[in-house]
Amino acid sequence: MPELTVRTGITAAAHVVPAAPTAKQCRPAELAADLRIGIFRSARRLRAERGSADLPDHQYSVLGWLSKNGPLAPGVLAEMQHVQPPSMTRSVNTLVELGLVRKSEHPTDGRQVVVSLTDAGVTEVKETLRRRDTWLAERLAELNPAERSTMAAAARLMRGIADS
Amino acid sequence: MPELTVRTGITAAAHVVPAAPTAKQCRPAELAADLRIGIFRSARRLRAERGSADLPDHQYSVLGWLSKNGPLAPGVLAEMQHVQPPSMTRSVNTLVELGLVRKSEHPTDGRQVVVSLTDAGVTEVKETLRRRDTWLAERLAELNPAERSTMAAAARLMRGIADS
DNA sequence: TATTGTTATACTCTATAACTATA
DNA sequence: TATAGTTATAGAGTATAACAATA
Repeated sequence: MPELTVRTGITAAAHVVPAAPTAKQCRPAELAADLRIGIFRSARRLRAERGSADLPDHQYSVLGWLSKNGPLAPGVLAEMQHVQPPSMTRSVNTLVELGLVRKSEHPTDGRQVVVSLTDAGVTEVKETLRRRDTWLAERLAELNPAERSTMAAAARLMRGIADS
Repeated sequence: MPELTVRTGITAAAHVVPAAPTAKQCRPAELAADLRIGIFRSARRLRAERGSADLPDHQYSVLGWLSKNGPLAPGVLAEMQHVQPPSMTRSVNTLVELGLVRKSEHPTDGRQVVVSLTDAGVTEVKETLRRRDTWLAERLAELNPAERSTMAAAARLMRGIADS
C-alpha cells in the first residue's frame, strides 16, 4: 500500500474512497446503470478532444490502430473496424490524400498493400492522445489522492471488463 | 461508512481498493492515459448491446433524449445532438416510419412540431438499457464487493468529470 | 481456383441554401 | 421581420456486386 504521508497527510488508506458508496449503489444492477452513464458521458466528452487534423472518428481509428500495431493491410484494418473492404479502401485513400498514411507494396505478395503512418500521421496520433490526456489529467488533478487512487483501480477494472 | 460485515467479512474498509494502485498509476498524467483506454473500451463494448430495433446510434440518441426529457421539438433535438435541423427532420421521419415516435401539433404555436415516444419507442429504450445494464451487471457480479465499491465511487467521479 | 484489393453503383446521413407557414 | 420546420441539392461514408491482379 503506497505511503503518501508527506505530501498528502494521508497514510495507510490513501486509496480509500472518500465518500463511501452505499450498499445499494454497489449492487450489480444499480451499479451497472450508474456506471453506464458515467462511461458514456466520459467517452463522449473525451472524444471531443481531437488533434489538429480534426478527423472523423472512423478515420482516426485507422491511425490509432496503425500506431498501436505498426503497418497493416487494408483488409486487416477493415476487419478491425468492422467495415467492408471497399469502405476501408476509401478511408485509407482519404488519409493518403491528407498525407497521414502511405500505401506501399507488400514485399512478397503482390496482391497485398501495406498501409503505414507517415510522420504527419504519427504526429496526429500523438497530438490527439496528448489533448485527450491533458484534458483528463486536468480533471483528475482536481481530485484528491484517494479519489485518484479509486480512479486508477477503476481504470484497470474497466479494461478487464471491456476485454471479457 | 457501510458495514458489510456479515456477508463479506469486510468491516470498515469495504470499499478499499483490493490491489492498491501504485503511486505512479495515481499521477494525473499516467492515470489519464490508463483511464482513457478503460473508458473508450468499455463504451465501445457497451454500445454494442442494443434493443431489438438495432437502431444506429444517432437514432437511438433521439429516443434516449425523449425518454429522459419527455416530448421535444425537432429543433431542440437537433441542438442536443449537434446536428442541423434538416438532419433531425430526416431522423425523426425515419423513427416515425418505424413507429417509435410520433409527431403532433404544438398546442399554441402552429409553427412548432412536438415529437414524442410511442409505446414501441418506450419499449425500445427500456430494452436497450436493460441489455446494456444486464451485460454490465454480469461483469460487475464477477467482481468482489470491494471492487464493486471502487466502481461505484468511480462511476460518480466520472459523471462529475464529464459534466465539468 | 482462391485471395486481395479496387471500381461501379446505390443507399444513408449530413450540411447549406432556399422555401413555406406561422408569430 | 423573425422563427420553426421542410424540401432541394450536394458531399461524405458504407454496403453489395462485379472486376482485376496475383498466389
